[in-house]
Amino acid sequence: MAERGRPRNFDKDAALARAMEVFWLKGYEGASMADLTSAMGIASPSLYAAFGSKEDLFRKALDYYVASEGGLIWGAVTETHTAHQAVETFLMQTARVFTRRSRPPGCLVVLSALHPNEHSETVRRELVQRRAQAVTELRERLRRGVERGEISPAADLDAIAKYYITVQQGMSIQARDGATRKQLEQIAAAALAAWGPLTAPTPTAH
Amino acid sequence: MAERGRPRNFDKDAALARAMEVFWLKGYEGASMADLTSAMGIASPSLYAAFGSKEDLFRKALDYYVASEGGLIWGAVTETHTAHQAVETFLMQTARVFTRRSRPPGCLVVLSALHPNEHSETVRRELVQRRAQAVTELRERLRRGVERGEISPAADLDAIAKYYITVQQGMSIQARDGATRKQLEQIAAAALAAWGPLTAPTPTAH
DNA sequence: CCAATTATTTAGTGATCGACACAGAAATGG
DNA sequence: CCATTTCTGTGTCGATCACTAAATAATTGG
Repeated sequence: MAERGRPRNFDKDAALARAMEVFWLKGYEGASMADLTSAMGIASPSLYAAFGSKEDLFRKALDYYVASEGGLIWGAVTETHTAHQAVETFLMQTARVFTRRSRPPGCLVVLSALHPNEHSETVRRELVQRRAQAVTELRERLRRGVERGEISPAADLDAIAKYYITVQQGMSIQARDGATRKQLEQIAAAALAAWGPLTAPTPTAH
Repeated sequence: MAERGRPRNFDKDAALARAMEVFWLKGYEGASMADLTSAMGIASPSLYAAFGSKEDLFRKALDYYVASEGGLIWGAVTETHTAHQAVETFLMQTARVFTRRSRPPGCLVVLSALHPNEHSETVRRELVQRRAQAVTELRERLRRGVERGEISPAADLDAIAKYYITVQQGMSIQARDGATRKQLEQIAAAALAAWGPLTAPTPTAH
């Protein structure tokens, strides 16, 4: 049973992947419909018929990004045994994923819409929420480290999670500025040097 | 001796300060001429006569920002005695300056132009350069810490400087997402927890 | 074959972008 | 007073923005 009517003559998933790359590179506002249709190889009426609107397309591209690119980082994190390994993997995978050739540097979730704007405010809020979700996921991973006796119960898990997410977000800027994978790994290693003091029974020495 | 011709009807410095706030909040591309003229209280021909073009205006606003807002951070840093105090002051002043009421959150230098774009490419490159300059300045401050015997000669000063600048850049994102001053200070404190391991004679334990 | 349905193509829509032409207003120099 | 200079207000330029109406093409159901 094929669909009724004229069949679409482009691959919807492939077009979405192209759109994701354009948003990733240029940001939500910075990606024009001309940029998108050109990269996707279709005319704008086809885009609107298939995806709804620019904002709808972005949200689908965002889901696609979180599933594919985000999965590369968080998938590896879930395979770790200790909380320390989880954070180390999180930052090292970040260094790798943020610096792949022929992929835009940095993170789409972090970079796509940082400024308040009438036309992109709902998109911006969605991204703020996704960034907060990353903190929650990392904090949950740390909590299991406390249960295993790996992290001091006195440790401020929310602060630690926010700290490492903040480092990752800074790495997006660094990647955009042309940092190499090795440089990002050095930054990650420096951030990991705080692990001992942060998770030890006596958390911070003033 | 007053100037020849009709005198300017507005305060140029005050208008520049308004323009800086608009660019700071909305970014370079996101700040429209309508936004700027409205905030500056002048019509566009007056803006072009006084400042040249949108890009010229941005560069003047950028200089103004670095001198005023940047001075709040780096001025305090230069008054410190130890390298550790310098980095601590750098991050704590950042937490304060990024979260002042009725000022846009985060840093203009970090947030204004992150995406490549035909119309803003020269501005973007200027900002990349300024961010690299921050690394250089911090690294230079660390170097004096080595001379004082405060930091191990084996420490990788460039990596340490890049690390703390990266944390500050991540704090710009966090500030944009609504982080409070206290939350940014907790992030700063967590980042400072790495200081001991990073600067001790045995820098990183693998 | 025909009707119904869906997609693509062509050619635009009004709105907004940064920038400016032009004329009038407000000052100085003589 | 007049000429010169500089700034301001009105209006608008061509380009680009996201988006779409209308006609045509390609498929299925009967």
